[in-house]
Formats: sequence, C-alpha cells, structure tokens
Amino acid sequence: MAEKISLRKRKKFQARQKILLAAAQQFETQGFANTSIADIMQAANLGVGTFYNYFRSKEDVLLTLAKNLREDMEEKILQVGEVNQSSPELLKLCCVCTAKLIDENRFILPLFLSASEHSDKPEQISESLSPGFKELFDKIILRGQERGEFRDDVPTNIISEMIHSIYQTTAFSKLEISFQENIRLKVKILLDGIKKGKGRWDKGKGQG
Amino acid sequence: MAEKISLRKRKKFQARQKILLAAAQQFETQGFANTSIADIMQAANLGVGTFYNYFRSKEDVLLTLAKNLREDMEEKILQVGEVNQSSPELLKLCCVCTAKLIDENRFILPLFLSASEHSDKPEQISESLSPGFKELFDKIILRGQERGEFRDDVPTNIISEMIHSIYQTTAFSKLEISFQENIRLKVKILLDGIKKGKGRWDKGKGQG
Amino acid sequence: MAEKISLRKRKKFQARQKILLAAAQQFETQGFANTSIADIMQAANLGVGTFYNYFRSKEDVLLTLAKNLREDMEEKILQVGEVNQSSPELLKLCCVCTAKLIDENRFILPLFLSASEHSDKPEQISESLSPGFKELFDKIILRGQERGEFRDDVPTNIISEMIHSIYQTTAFSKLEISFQENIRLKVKILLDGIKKGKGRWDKGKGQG
Amino acid sequence: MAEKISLRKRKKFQARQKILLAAAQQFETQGFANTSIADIMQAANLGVGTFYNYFRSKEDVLLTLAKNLREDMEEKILQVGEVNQSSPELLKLCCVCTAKLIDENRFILPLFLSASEHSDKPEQISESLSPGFKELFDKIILRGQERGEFRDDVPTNIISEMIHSIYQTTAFSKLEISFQENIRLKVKILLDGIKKGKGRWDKGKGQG
DNA sequence: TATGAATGAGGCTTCATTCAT
DNA sequence: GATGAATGAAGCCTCATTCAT
Repeated sequence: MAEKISLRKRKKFQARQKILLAAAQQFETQGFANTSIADIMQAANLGVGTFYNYFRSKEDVLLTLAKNLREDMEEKILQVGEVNQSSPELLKLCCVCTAKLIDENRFILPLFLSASEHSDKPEQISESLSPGFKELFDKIILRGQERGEFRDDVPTNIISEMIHSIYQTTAFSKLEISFQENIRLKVKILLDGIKKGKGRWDKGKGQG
Repeated sequence: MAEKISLRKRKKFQARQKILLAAAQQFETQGFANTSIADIMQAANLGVGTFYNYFRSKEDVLLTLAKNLREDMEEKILQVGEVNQSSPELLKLCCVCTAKLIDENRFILPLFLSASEHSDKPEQISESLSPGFKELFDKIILRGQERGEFRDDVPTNIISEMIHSIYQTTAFSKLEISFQENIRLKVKILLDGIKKGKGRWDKGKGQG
Repeated sequence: MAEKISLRKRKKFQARQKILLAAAQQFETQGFANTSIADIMQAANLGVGTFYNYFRSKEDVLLTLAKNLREDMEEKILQVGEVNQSSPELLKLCCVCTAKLIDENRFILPLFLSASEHSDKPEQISESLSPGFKELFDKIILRGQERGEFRDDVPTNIISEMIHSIYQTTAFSKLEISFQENIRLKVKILLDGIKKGKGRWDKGKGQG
Repeated sequence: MAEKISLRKRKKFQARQKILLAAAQQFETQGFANTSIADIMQAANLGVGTFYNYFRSKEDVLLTLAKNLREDMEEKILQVGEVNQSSPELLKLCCVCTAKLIDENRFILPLFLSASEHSDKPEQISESLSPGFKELFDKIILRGQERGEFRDDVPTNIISEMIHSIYQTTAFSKLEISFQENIRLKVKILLDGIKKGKGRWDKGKGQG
C-alpha cells in the first residue's frame, strides 16, 4: 500500500515535472506571452485539462519555475558565501557561480524581462527570485564597502542593480562569445570600477 | 478652401499625436502586450475605428514611437559627438544625454525588453532605435581603445553591451534615486572600470 | 443663370457617371462583396463622402447599373423585335444582340450570380434587369410555339430559363473561345433542340 | 476506457456533423457571404468557439462540404458510368442522377456561383467538385461524338459547359416546377439539340 | 456640393478555463 | 487523476455611414 501511494506520487510528480520542463522549453523558445497552455501541454504530451490538476495558471507555472531556480541558487550561493576571502574575490566567485546557474536555466530570464510586460503577478516572480540573489550580492558589496575594499561614493544598491543588469541583458546577447565568458568580462570591468586603489586591472594583465 | 484643408490637416495631425501620446502612456503603465487598441483609443478619447485611420496595428504604433525617438536621439547625439575631447569625457556626455532622452520617453524601454517576447516585429523596433545609439557608442569606445584611453583586453562590443544593459534595466529600477542620477552613477563605475591607468575615480572625488 | 444650373447639373452628372463607371470596373475585377465603397470612390478619384450624394448604398449602385443596362437592352431589343420573320430567326437575332450587349457590360453578370449571395435586395436587381430581357424571350418563344415552329411539350418558361442560363454561365467561361461565339454555338444547340421538324442542323451544315 | 474514447469520439463526430449540417442550411438560406460563423454555431446550438475545434475558417467548412458532395457524386456516377448503352441514354442517366444529388445538396450551388466573388478559395471548391462531374460528362460527350451519336460541329467543351450551366441556374429557378423535373426537361432539349439525325424528339413524344 | 476623418457595429479568431466522461 | 471538447470573453480589424468643415 505504501508502495502504491509512493508510485502514484511519483507518477504525479512526473506529470508535474513534465509540465514544468515543457513550459520552460516553450517559454524559452517562444516567450511567455506567445506560449499558450495548449502549447505547453502538447509539448508535455499531456491533455490540456491535466494542466489544472497541477497549476492554477500560466503565471503559476512561472512562479514555480522561478521558485525552483531560486532554491538552486540559494543552495549554491550559500556554499560559496561561506568561504572567507576578500570581497572582490568573493563577489567574483558569486558572479561566476550565478552565471553558471543562469546559463543552465536560460528560460527564466525572459520571465524577468517580461516582468514589466505581463499582467498580474510579475512582481511576485521578481520577488521569488531575488532573495537568494540580490540580498547576497548586497551583503557582499556592503561588506566590501565597510572594509574599504569597494568604493563607497556609490550606494550599495546601485552596484547591486548593475550586477543584476549584467545578467539580464547578457542572456540575450547576440555576440559570438559564450554567456559565461561574456559575464566574466563584464564582471571584470565592474570590479575594476568599484575596487579601491590597489589591485587595478592594468597591473594584473593576463590573470583573467 | 486652402484654410479648410489646413485646418483639417491640423486636426488630423493632432489626432495622430493624441493616439501616439495615449499609446506611449498606456505602454508605459501597462506594458505593450497588456495594452489593447481599445485601451489606447479610450485614453485618446477617440473611437476604436479611428485608430486604423492612422496606424495598421499596435506594432505599427510601436515602430512609429521608436522611429520618433530614434530621430530625436540621432539629432542630440550628433550635436554631442562633434565636440572634440577625451574619449571618457565624450562617452560620459553621450551617456548623460541619452539618459535624459530616455527619461523623457520611458515608454520605449518596455519595447526593447519585449523584443524577446514577440517574435514578429520587435527586431524592427530594436533596429529602428539602434543606429543612432549603439553605433555611436561603439565608435567612441573603439576610439578610446585605439588612443589608449580605454582598456583593450575587453572587446569593444562587450563594453558597448554593458552600457546598453545599464539603460535597459535602470528604466525599471525601484530605487528612490532618480533615473538620470542612477545612470550617472553606473556610468561612473563603468568608466572607472574601463579607463586606463591615470584619472582613477578615487582621485577625482567630487567632480562626479 | 440657366447656363450655370446646366453646368452644375452636368458636373453632378459627371460625378455620378464617374462613380458608376468606377463601381462597374471594381465589381468586375474584384467582385461585388470584395469591393468597398472606399474602393469605388478611390477608383473614381472622389471623396468617400461624395458617394452618398448620389447613392444610398452599394446595392443602390448595383440597381442603377442594372437599370441602365436594362434600358440599353430594351432599346436594342425593340429594334430587333419589330422585324417580322420566323421565330427561330428572331430568337437567334435577339440572342446574338443580347450577347453583344452583355459582352460590353460584363460587370453586370457577377451581380446576377451574386444575387443569391448578397443580403437585402438581390431580387430587385434581377427584377430590374429581367423585364426587357426575359419577357421578350418569353414572347418570342410563345409565338414560336403557337405557330408550331417550336416544340410545345416543354413549357415556355423552361426554354426561356435555359437561354437565361446560357448567358449567366458563359460570362465566366474559361474556354479559349470568345464570349459571343460561345453564345452563338450554345444558342444553335438550343434552337436545334426546340425547333420543330424541318430545318434540322444536320441539314444546314456550314451555315453557322 | 476504449468505450469512453469511443463515446467521446462519437460525440465529436456528431458535433462536427451538426456544424456541417447547420452550415449547409445557413449557406443555402442566406448565402455564403451572409452567413457568419456565429450564425452557423447558433444554428448548430453550439458555442462560437467550438467552431474552431473542427474547422479553421468558413472557407474550410465550404471545402469540406464540397469534398463530401464530390465523393458522393463520384460514387454514384461510377455506378452509372459502367453501364454499356448509347451515349444519349448514358448522358441522360448521368444528368438525372446528378440532378438528384444536387437536389439533395442545394447549399453547394451558391458556392459554385460565388466562385467569381471571393477571390481566394472558391476555385478550390470548384476544383474539389469538378473531377467527378465535368470530366465524366466530357468523356460521355466525346464518346458520343466519336461514335457519330452527337453532333461534332460544336466543341465538346461547349456542350459540357452548357450542361454545367443548366445545373447552376436551375438551382435558383423560381418556376413552380420541381428541380429534378426542370432539369429533366432542359436536358431533353439539349439532347435533342445535339443528337444526330435519328431519334428526334418529335418522334419520341410521350417517352420523356 | 465635396470632402475625409470619426465612428461603432459586426465579423473573425484565440485561448484560458470548465466539466462530463 | 487524465482527458479534451465546449465555451465565451476579449482582442483584432473592416467598413458602411455620418457629419463638421
């Protein structure tokens, strides 16, 4: 009996996962607005009605995808954040790590971007994602500013927002360069723009 | 007779402008996808059918708005671009100038962002806007790199893209700080991140 | 003063004629349903509003075109009808004459055919055209039947309808043969089908 | 499970048939252009949206109706065509048979007639219907001409077109006589008009 | 009288959501 | 729980008609 329930649960879980996966793919390729629930369910090879056994709306799927991503991000970032090192190094690590995660979940970015586009709940999506993301960066930057490692003539928020912007837009870059490498270069510029005094980039040529 | 025609033409022009204005406002407050033509025409205080006396579709309005903005931008930027000065100064001027223009046309930004959403026309919009925008920045950055004023271990494109990203995302900033000031600070960071050797930010305090 | 009025009337007349001509052309090339009033007035090189100075609706134009054609037909047919000759000869003459008229007013046929298609008044159109057409043929056929020149085991109406049908459909023939020649051949068959005894076609080979 | 599917499929089939039937009725009574999809679905007692679960457009319904009719016609005509008999008899049989079929599907005629009206698809309809129709008549007539049973001073095409025209226009006859009887009489005239020498109608009185 | 911009009714189509099976 | 047909609200667009100039 326990097994049966477990099997059923697994099946239910599978259907749910299939829908999430299909939704992510459709969102990524066609965009959120252009994806209908029928599209998702066809991609998932399931009946339309089944959708409503698992989600209340397309936005709900979005929120779930965002939440999942956020949980992954929190986990990874927590691992990195525990290491004790200089703020620039730490920030760089976090950025690289985030880039990797996002690279593996590209579908989520259009959602960020369409946040301003789509109806009801976009703020929720943003809020679902941000905590593990924005707050950590805020913390690192603030620490760096307090320690005198980062400039403090620019508000922490602004710097954090700038990092955010790098991720958002790079996801849609049409340059030949890879996503992660693209991010790496931009973060280098940003770091050089906020690092205080020592360790200037023009002295560290070739270090990457 | 001539007067009559002139009067009518004036009215026609006004109606067109009313629609454009209403569309811009609606796009800005509700986003492009969430704005129906009925919305626009209600905001413009005109009948729905009237819309089609002036535009073929919502996308058409968008393109027109984009084109108008682009023309404004080209004009302003040309004025700035003619001044002979150091590349960092020139870039800063252009950025400030662009920020001002965008600030006065915030509605256009969602369109940039929705580029990834609506497969059909948004590329046209992007292309409508870009020429006066991206290419000028490319040119200034390249000049700076050739003159040894900007770092050259990062491709011109990447830097240009980073500037682009600043505009895109700052438009949706929820920080208390004003749009133009926000841009100014980020550009400062960026400039410090790409300027070569001398003229570091920590020596230029207060000039900002 | 009299001249002025006359001039005005002539001008009015010209506008009206221009509209009728343009409408006929549009109806012929695009069909009645696919022709909008705006289309007509653009083809007529006149303002849309002007239309309503002369006609109440598109159907009204149709009726007028039909009426004009009918008047032409009546006139021509009367000329023919007065000649005293055998019924088959008379019928043939009328048919040829009608074919010529229709050939010069092809636009009117689609209207007949669309009679079953279009809304309100199609019967009126049919009725506008028929009198000079159908009644004359009826009369000739009846006379032929009474004189024993035409078979009388088929109602007059049926024969008349058959003639009617020849005109209707031949207008849209896609055969290489010309409209008038096509009609001539069909009328030949029909005449041979209704002529009594003597004068069979297989004895009149080569006479056309 | 299999039963459930079967039940649903049956219902689906029924809905489709209901729509086709309703469309046919509406097309027949109001004409194609004057029938809106809302009209059809109201007649079918179904929601408007349901239409699009079965057809892509009004034209699509039309094509389907035409295709169905054509298949019926092909079948019936094949049966007739196999009989070995004189060409006039065969042609007569085919005509009667066709008349019966058309009489049961009157709605399709307006479609033929609207062929000249709606530029897009009607040719497809015509083409959908023709193969089983025109080609068979062509063949019979040609055979008759080759055998010396039919006159050959008139092209096969013309005769075939004349038959075609009889069906087209008789469908809209307003005479008291029934459709099939009307056709029968006209075909008699036509046959007598094309039959060679012997077997003249005035010798076959009473047989019709 | 000529004009053409303004209008809104009406048609087409999409799609999120429901519900009977 | 899974299904997919049914639904109607809502958006897009056309066009006959009106009316101020």
